[in-house]
Amino acid sequence: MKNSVREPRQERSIEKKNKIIAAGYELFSENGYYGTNTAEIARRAGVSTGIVYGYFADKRDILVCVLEIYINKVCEPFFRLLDGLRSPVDFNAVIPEALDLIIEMHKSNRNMHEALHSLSGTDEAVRNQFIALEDEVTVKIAERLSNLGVKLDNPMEKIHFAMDMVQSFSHEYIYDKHEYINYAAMRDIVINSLSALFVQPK
Amino acid sequence: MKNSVREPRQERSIEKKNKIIAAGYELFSENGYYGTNTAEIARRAGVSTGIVYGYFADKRDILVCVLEIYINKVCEPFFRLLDGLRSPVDFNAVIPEALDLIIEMHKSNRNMHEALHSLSGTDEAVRNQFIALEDEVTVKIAERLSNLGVKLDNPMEKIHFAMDMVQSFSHEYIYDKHEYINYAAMRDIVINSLSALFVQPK
Amino acid sequence: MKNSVREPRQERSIEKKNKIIAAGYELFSENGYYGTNTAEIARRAGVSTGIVYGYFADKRDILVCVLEIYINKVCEPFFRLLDGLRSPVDFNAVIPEALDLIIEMHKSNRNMHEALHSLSGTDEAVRNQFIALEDEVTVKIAERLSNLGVKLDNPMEKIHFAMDMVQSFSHEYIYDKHEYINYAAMRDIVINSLSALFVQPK
Amino acid sequence: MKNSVREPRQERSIEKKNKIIAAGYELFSENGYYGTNTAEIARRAGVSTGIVYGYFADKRDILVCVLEIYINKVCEPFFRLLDGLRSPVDFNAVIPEALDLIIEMHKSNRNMHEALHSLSGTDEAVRNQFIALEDEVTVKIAERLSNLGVKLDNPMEKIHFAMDMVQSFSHEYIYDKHEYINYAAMRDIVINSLSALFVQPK
DNA sequence: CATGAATGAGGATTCATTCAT
DNA sequence: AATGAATGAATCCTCATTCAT
Repeated sequence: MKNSVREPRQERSIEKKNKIIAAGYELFSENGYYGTNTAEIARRAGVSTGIVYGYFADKRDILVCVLEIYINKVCEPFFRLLDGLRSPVDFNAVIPEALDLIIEMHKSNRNMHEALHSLSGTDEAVRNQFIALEDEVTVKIAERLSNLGVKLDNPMEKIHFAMDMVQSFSHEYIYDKHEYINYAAMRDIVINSLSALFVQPK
Repeated sequence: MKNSVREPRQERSIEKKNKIIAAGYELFSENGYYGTNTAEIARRAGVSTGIVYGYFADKRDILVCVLEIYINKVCEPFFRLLDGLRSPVDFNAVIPEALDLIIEMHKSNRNMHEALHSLSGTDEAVRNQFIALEDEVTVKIAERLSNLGVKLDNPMEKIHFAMDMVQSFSHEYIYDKHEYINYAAMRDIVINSLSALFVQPK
Repeated sequence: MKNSVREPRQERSIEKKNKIIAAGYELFSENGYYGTNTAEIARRAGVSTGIVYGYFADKRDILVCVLEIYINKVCEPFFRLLDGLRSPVDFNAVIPEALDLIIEMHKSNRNMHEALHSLSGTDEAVRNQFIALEDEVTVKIAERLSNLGVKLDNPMEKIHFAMDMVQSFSHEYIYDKHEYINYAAMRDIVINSLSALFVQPK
Repeated sequence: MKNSVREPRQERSIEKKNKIIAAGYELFSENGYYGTNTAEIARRAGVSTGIVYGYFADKRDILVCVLEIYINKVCEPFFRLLDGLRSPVDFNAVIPEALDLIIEMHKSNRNMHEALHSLSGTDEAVRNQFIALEDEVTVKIAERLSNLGVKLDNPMEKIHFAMDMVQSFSHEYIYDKHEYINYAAMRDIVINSLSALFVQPK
């Protein structure tokens, strides 16, 4: 049996592990997974190459940890919004608010989101982490709405697809790739589509 | 001075180049860009490693060509559908048809789509190609609808966002990652959302 | 200035040093010298990696100490047998007894013997230790036989070669590598050869 | 499937493979397996590090090939001696001849023999190769003697043990480790022991 | 004395690219 | 135009050893 990865208990160690994660985050974001080497991560973190393998099993493990940390960080504001909802839910107010929140989240973690997506194509573990995140968010929203008395046909499907819409639009909005697109107008269209999913016509 | 990449004129050369592209397509799809090496591509194409560099500047160039070819191949059925539309457009019939068509397209090129997406995160050229494709499709749809007498507010935005929806759903449908999702029900939801974008309420 | 290796005087220290030697013995036996790392030795010994260098100059030094201890341990039964001999020596009884004893010794230290042999090829110090051991045993046997009144031509040469025979056979017997060999029959052959060396024909 | 190891057909390639094997032989002999690195082997062979992996699967594979080549080379003179035997076999002449031959063989491949022995302790493949060699030699001798009309009880056991004796003595003789040993006298003792195995007393 | 985190040189292996034939 | 052998820089990871606490 080989050395297992150190699970740091002491303050200084945790700090060091976090430094490596932060360095990994930055570099994976800047140059992608394959464009980053472990020596670079170590240097940026201000540690030796060896100690990186004291905290992480291998390079991929750094990525997985980076993702875990940043996914949580990124989702937290949205979960707080969910928790703040009171019955009856005013979708016309909440939807734009949620949309803007998520755009903001993506904006501030733009590159990481890319790296994540990029890796989930080839790495089983990363993909599973990504799927687990989606599941968690979907279930959380469904429960919350249910608790708030919102009755929907096919709630899981609607929520999931709504998330897809939001993701897509965030992406479009952030990268702002197409000059012929009026993103403000697009935002209204998205909000309408989302509303149509959740707001029952009288 | 560096030879520029050979632009093959002769039959045999073109055929060889196509073989390399086909091999590249297969292998990038199966193992991703970084999981594929040029020797493997050459072997699968039945050519020598050296000659690969007679047709392509470098490994990335193979990818770019692979994408070009396959993107066109993948879009062709959809463009044919567009061309077949006659006025007045029956969106209630066309939207499901188009949706299924695109799902089919993605399904049969599932891995390539992944590879493309994966690379577009880190590779400028790939990303630009991807954007150009989106532009082309968007413009084509907009022109076609306009010619068919369909009047829309913010057509570019709606079309673009519709494409996002379709992409998202195709993705969901093909990867079938979440067991709690009823994809048939989701499909109906998507069709409704799409219809709402294009069909004017009376 | 470099601290020389600590020569532990206190009980606890000696105990700790022995634990390290014991761990080293086990691990070198199981995985060989190059398949064992110092961290593993320390862990198995229940001490910190650092303190290993308080007791030993380096990894090789652990091996040397391991060998010293275990060589003595391994030879002790044979030396007792020697001490128990009484004049006149009944070689026909003693030779099989000694042979079986040595086989048993090798059997219970099989892997260590391998490690030792393995290292003696590349490590000067280990080789010298090995040679010194052979010398010691040879001389001891020669003296003992002389004291018991056994007169031999070329005693050193005979004793040494007898030891080689015994070693070879032990090796064969323990590893039991060749299915076509009847080791019981071989044992008789060995005993005959040994007897011929020491028993004078009338 | 990854590139398999190149099996060179062309003159130049075979020559290069042999150069690597020769370099490996030298370096493994000089510094042992773990004291030799692949870059060094490549340098001594006058090739690049990369091409080493074109001819060999990994470092261990170099060793295995080195052993194969040198074992054959080393055994060839002895096999020729065997082939030259004519009935009736004059063991009193043949045994010293064979002994001296084998000593010579070991002498000229002294270090390699060490490396081989050293590795056979920890490496399964090397050990198996070693065992296979012993089997081959034993069987060859047994067949030859049988064909020459030599009848022996337990021939396999005697032959095998005789080989052990010869090996042991060669070892002793070559390394000449013990100053108190008269190796000429020892040689006579060995020859006597061997004769006793094969020559039937009248 | 003791700890175990930290160091960083070293080493096996890969692979995009070149080049002699 | 074509081959495929050859290159060698680059990379991940290990581990003997040191050192701050």
